[in-house]
Amino acid sequence: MPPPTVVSRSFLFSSEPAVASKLEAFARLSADDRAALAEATHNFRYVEPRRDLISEGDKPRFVHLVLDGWACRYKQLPDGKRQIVSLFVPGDFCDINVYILKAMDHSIAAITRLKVAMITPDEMSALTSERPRVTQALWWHELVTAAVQREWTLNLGQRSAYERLAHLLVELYMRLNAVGRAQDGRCDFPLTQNDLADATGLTAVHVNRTLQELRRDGLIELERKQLHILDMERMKDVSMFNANYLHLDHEGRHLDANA
Amino acid sequence: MPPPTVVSRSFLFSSEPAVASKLEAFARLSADDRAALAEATHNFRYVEPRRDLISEGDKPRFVHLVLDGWACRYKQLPDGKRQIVSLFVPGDFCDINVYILKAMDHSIAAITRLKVAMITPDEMSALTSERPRVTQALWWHELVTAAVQREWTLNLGQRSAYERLAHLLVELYMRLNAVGRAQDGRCDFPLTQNDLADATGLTAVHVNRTLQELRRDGLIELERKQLHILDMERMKDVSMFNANYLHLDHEGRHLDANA
DNA sequence: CGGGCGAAATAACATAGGTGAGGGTCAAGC
DNA sequence: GCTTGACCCTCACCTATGTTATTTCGCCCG
Repeated sequence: MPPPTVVSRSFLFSSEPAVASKLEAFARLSADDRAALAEATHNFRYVEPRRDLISEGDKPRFVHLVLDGWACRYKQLPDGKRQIVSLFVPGDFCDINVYILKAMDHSIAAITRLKVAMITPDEMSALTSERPRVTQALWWHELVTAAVQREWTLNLGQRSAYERLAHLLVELYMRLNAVGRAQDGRCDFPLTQNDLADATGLTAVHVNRTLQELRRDGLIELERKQLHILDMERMKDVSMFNANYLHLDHEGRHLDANA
Repeated sequence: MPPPTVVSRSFLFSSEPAVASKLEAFARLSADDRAALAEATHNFRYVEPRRDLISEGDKPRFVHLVLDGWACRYKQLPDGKRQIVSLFVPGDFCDINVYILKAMDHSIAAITRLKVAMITPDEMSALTSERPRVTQALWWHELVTAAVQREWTLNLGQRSAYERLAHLLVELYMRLNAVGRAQDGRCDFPLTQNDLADATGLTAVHVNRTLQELRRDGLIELERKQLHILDMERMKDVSMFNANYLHLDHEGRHLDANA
């Protein structure tokens, strides 16, 4: 008998499949489960930065799954204002059932160069009909996505610019950590200050001011698309961050001690 | 053969079961489908205004379905600030799969006196395993709920107070109209200015100012918990309202011409 | 029918964050 | 080695919205 495959989680920016990694935050998956996921994930493409994967008005045909890189959902107003309503990092699905809708009510765009799986409705239902644990995990994923969206609503409605940015940075760090792409307070961070502005409902000027403040207060370093959270405890404090909405507390899941 | 049952939709504030009505915005349901829904909806209770149905930290045990009255989801920050992150009107489900989570990350409270069905996980899976159209419709419901949450994110992030309030009023009118509880620009509107403040991320004072402005501009009347939208077209215009996110355009659905 | 109370309305003043414009840096491409 | 274009950073000024406080309204209840 060959020794069991050990999947390492210990390297920063690991290239381990993020999907399985993310779903395992909720449920232990069997080798077969993982294989089925890998199978469904077979068909992928690359999207260049700032390009739409799918645009408002399009008929959705696939479930998308981010394999590598970052993407965002955004909505645009007739007066030109744009809001990034969510961010996708590796391991994130974009709406497990979208294809039952007639038309997209928002667009999804790549932020970095993006590797994204395209799963057909048929493949999805094959997956869910045969693999109950995966199905459960997918539901969990949807619930967490909804919870994140609610937290963003809270973030925009009630937190100051300073708190809001801090909160976003912590959230992204935690989500990356959960898929093995962040550690020791450090992670890739490809968002420009403009993106941050669109995500937080602030102006780029004010995002700049506020990042300076976070730096001055010794909370973060952020340059060259690298984020370093220097003091996680204080960051959580000032942003009133409560990780409960990420629902990561499952089945002996071990998180970065620093997270 | 008996004549087909005709369900009237034509009365304002009709007491027709809102559930079926809402789900039929997406799919035609058979008599059996409706019966199964009625069955699952059997077990209900009343909740007094301002009371929590379920609180942050609780283990969710039921799927809730609003049969009558209004409710809201809210999140509270340690500094006391409170954000209403969504509103429920008759026919709305509160998270079809919540019970797979360990703990609620937010609370749900009654706004008016509330009649709410409590559906057990078992009843849910009975429903979904036997009634594919209902299952589809429930998925659609979840997708719409997510879309509404995104629109709120956009609303808070990019619209001015004036636009934001106008948008919220139009949205609620449309949603009520879709379940037969609004017509000719009129509907019940039990939210206080404080509730509106918590939902829009504004202060009560500014909500008051802004409502005055909407009145002065001849767009709405609002008193005694009754809303009258006087000029729907202009309201949609000023709030940049695009109904696409409600995904109501299905299978010959007929909407209030005024909506 | 009068007291009490939640909600709505106003007012005077304060500030977080927006606006518009300009300059600096760095890497990519010719 | 120059141009171009993202991106980041700063400044001076402005305004939408927040704050605190007081008054008024409408309604329930004894």
